Amino acid sequence: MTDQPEDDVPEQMRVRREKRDKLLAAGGEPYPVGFPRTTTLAALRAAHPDLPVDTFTGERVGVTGRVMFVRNTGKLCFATLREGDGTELQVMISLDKVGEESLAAWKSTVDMGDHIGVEGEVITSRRGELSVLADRWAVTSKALRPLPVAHKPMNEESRVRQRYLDLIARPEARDMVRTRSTVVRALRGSMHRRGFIEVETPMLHAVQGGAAARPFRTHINAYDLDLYLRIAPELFLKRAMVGGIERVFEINRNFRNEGVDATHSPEFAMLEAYEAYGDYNTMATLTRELIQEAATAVFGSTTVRHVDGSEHDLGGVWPSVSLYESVSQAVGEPVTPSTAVETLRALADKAALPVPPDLGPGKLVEAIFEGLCEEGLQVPTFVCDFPVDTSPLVRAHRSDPGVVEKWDLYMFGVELGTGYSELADPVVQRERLVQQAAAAAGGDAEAMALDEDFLRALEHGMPPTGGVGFGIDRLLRVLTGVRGIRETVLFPFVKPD
RNA sequence: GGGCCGUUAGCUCAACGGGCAGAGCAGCGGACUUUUAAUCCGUAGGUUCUGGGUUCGAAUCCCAGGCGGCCCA
Repeated sequence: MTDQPEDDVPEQMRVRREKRDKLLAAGGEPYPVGFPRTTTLAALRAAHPDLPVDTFTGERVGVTGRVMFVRNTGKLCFATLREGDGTELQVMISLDKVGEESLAAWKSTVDMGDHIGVEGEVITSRRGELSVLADRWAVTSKALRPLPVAHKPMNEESRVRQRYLDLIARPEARDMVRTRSTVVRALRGSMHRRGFIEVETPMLHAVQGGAAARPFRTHINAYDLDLYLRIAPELFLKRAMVGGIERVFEINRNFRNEGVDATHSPEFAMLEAYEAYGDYNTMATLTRELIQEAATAVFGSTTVRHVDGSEHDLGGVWPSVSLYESVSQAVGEPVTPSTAVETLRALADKAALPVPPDLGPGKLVEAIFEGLCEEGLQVPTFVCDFPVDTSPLVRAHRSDPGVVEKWDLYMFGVELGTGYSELADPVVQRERLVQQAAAAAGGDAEAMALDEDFLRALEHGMPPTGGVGFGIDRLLRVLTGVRGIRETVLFPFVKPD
């Protein structure tokens, strides 16, 4: 694609290369070091909101932008420039201002997609369009490839593979970049205001742990040792808790070597936080406030506006429901942590839920929940108190036997995050990880390994701790209502051609 | 992992049962000093995703593969 022979490129690229050559031959520069820009298109528009038709302001400016639209007539040419924030402004090149040679050069070298700079007077056209009437113009970056058609959406694959074109073509794509930045900035601000310290923990892990997921494998040459890309930062953040960083958080990438679809990305950004003397109730409040503050940063209030035009108020306190009660209601009979695995399997079969044959009771209950209850959770809802055997890092419930103090947050049918009262007892933690290691040895690729260094840290005493983690990409998805997770990621992983 | 659908000009898409591969935009040449998806006249542009096969003849039918989407697991 990059090294096609000169005579084998499509006509439009050949023509544009010839125009580049022409600029050079005429002593010009197709890629100059800069241009004397005196203002931005946005500032210019703001300064002249409603000039009357055919006004000559006398104000001289230098403006720059990408050519999005060209209308050349015999002696007067129009072009619409666009700068990075999407603001557009018209420039006009007229024979009596720039002369015959410059006008001819404009027509024969400037294409849609080029970056140009224009110096001239701020005027309005006879149609009332705010414009810069050029005394001088220059190409500031010659585009060697044509832009896609502005009025037809590119197909989804091209939009992801060539996001730079998507950003040029679709305002929604540009907005998403800014919305994401606003959300991440709001999350950081909210955490800092509450006294949390941001840290960065390792991406390269020698031991798999912190979540139930298949890892990516890699290798360090210096030690000739196989490593994993992290699936979660949890075990390192807890080490930080042991060390006395009592309010700690990290916003960073996790990598999970699993299916890729509209809701799952192999690398995804996550906020994870731990608070000493917090528990899963305080972390639920924190999570709700973080999301409400992020929504307010984007939309000005807790009312979020989706791309389909619908509005949803995320304000106020969010409901909590019990996992076992939700499942009991859905299947029409009581289900508890002591319900036999055979009964659970029968219930799953009755509901026509296809489940793998070797699931334990905890995973069965969660599978029934995901099959029957998950989609109904449109309003933000904390689903509380999970089975022990699927939550090896969570402490037992303070009063209900058989469950742990864990919630999953659901919103618009999406599982957004999870919060725990963290397991601090190193003896129980060792038992749980030994069970995990046994499951791993038995073929469970998602099971955690026994992390001796983590257990050693716990044995030095971690304070009572609440923890939370939620996906940034998914949060963007529920805030904006876009279809897939790839829409929220600037450059999502795509399979090479 | 399985099923279905898609893949054609720079972009978005046509091409009825196997018979010369087209349009719009973009491009090129020309006209036009007030255009806003400008208009008008003229014109060029193809490894029909790749590799096999069937056929006098394949974008089209068959087989294998690539990439993508949707559904299921």
